[in-house]
Amino acid sequence: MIHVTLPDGTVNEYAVGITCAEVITDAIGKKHGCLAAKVNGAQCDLSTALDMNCSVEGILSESDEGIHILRHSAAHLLAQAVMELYPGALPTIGPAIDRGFYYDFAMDPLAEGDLKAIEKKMQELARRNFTVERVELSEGELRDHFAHNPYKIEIIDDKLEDGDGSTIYKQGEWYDLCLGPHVPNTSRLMFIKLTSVSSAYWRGDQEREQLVRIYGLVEPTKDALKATLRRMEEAKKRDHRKLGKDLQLFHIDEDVGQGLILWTPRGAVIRQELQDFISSHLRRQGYQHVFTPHIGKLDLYRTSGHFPYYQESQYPPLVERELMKKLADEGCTCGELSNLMKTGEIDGYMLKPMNCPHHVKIYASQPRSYRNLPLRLAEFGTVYRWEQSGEISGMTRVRGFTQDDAHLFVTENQIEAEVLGCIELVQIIFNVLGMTDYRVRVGLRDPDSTKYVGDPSRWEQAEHACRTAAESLGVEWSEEEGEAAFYGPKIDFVVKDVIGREWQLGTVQVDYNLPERFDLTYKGNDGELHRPVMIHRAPFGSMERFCGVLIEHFAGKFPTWLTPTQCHIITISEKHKAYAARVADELRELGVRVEVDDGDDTVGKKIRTHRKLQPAYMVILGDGEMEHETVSLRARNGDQIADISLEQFKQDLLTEIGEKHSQPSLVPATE
RNA sequence: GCCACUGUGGCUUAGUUGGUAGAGCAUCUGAUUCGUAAUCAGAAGGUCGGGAGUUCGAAUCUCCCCAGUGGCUCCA
Repeated sequence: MIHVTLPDGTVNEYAVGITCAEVITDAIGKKHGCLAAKVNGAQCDLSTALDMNCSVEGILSESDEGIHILRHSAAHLLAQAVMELYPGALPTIGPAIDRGFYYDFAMDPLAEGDLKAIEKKMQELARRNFTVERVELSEGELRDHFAHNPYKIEIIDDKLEDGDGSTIYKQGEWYDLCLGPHVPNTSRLMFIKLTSVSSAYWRGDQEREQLVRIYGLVEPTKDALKATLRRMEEAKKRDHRKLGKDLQLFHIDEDVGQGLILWTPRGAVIRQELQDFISSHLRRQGYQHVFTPHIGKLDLYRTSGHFPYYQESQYPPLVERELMKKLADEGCTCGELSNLMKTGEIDGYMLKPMNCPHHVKIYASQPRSYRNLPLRLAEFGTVYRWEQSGEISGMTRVRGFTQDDAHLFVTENQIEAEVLGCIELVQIIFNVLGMTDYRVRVGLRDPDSTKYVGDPSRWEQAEHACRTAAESLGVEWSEEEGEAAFYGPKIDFVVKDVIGREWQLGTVQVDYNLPERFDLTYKGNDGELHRPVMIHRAPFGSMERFCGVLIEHFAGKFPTWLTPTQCHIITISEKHKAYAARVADELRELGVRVEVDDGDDTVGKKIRTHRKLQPAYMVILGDGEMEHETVSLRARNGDQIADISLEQFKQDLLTEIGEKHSQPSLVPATE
């Protein structure tokens, strides 16, 4: 007999060999709804037999672990369905992911339209209610089972120690190499939806085979699936690419170029407000603004190491006119030109991929003493990178972008305080914008690798500084070994867009490399020359990406201080034109962004029109308002307040803008 | 860059088996002067993403580009 401890603490006695399913049924009844179980905290199938004293706990489909198992099992079902419909396909891997599951197949490309048939087949297989069975096999047996599938064999080669066996999961005729656990039978997988088909490289390696990847969703109930699909529809509506167009925030023109953002007047307001806001905090923190040009000599980037090592991600260099002409006359080919540049035989200019070399040169432009440090140079610097065409997307992945960049030149023992300062800035701004849903990655070195510059004890110190800083934020953060840049550890801020894709925004990076490459020095209090350390930091990454994320964060409903037009004045009839002009003037005098509609549409029509641009307030002016020098306000949600005095409104509005309230709040909510 | 899909006036879109484009909104012109999500009437606006080809004839079929969408790799 064995003793089994249940989650509520009770201990039951059972015969050896009893399964998890039986234990759970015994404890809470037949309709327990569990998908799998945990024995001593480790996940396993419901069919797992128990042979010693242990604790047992059921995993419900509603839990994070449960939904993960459901997704993983749905991936198997997908593979089973694809194999029935396309017998020549080879299944490779099919994991659960954050938002569902996918499975990669080596097969002829599928079209989106093929998904319906596969989905139908999956539902049919689910209904047939196959038992999902775990089978342990020896290495030899595994190799026999998957002899026809080189991908599975590769996994066996990589993941298994010589001589070790592993498990497969069978449902009907179909089986897959897998550790599990899985749902007990396929009837749990009725509520699925295949969402897209795309391609992926085997093991994410561009050099290797291209596979067909099918993405899908699964939920435990029909309602949950419906709700998820509805949520996805809702999310689409706040996509910054759609809102950017509706709200006239930015424009991308194919005649200008892929991934090049044109900030239209309304979007430019948002960017300018953000930059002003950031700048005010930079001044407070002792930063100094600088301006540097968009290009620099190739040699500069040879010294910094950007050229030719990152050549793939840069625009090709610009060559001086005379030189270009001479080379062309000599019959020089593009390939030869490129080689001459690489070897340094000829010079040219590069569109800057980063701001640091220019800032380094400002540092080096005069002798520095320890008394000058930390030197903090800030610039909203526009940089250009050659992103792969398939990667470019809206404002979040572009080829020209403006970083809220700064470089701090510090002494060794100033690192920690300065990194903390950078973090503080991020925190302030995220708080004001109400962005709480971000995570922090601390990239540390891989102690076994030799690719890093700088000596280990200094790394130790810098990594400690990064950890301390991340800790101080009070949000989710993770240490990621091997994710440091070769030149120093870093802290990255990551947010999700409405589709659930993660984007890196800000970054703080400690750098021992550039000061070395540019031979930067400062004179210490010992009279000797010392090497400063650099900190690169762009708390928001780029204005483009940050605004893109922000549009989605606010769903286009920006707080009053940020929204492109704060008040839209709407007249009831022609009689009120003059009063409208006066109100508009008085507000503009205070720096408020105002738009006036005194046209001859009906009031309803005007409201409908202006609603689309999401001003903080619509100011309605008619007889009553004109007579009493008041205004009536309409909020975005349709709530209204009538006849508040113009003076009062001006005052309240200025307070709301000045204090950067999170949302317009001058119209009290009517239930 | 690779795979799949998409591309019709500023926006949203109709266009059946190939017979040289329809609509709504926006715009402009009149009329209307109106109290909180579309007042009425009229006009103008498209080489159907670009180029080449098949055909008597192409928005519709073929090929090549360009751009967008969803992914793969990297990154702000």
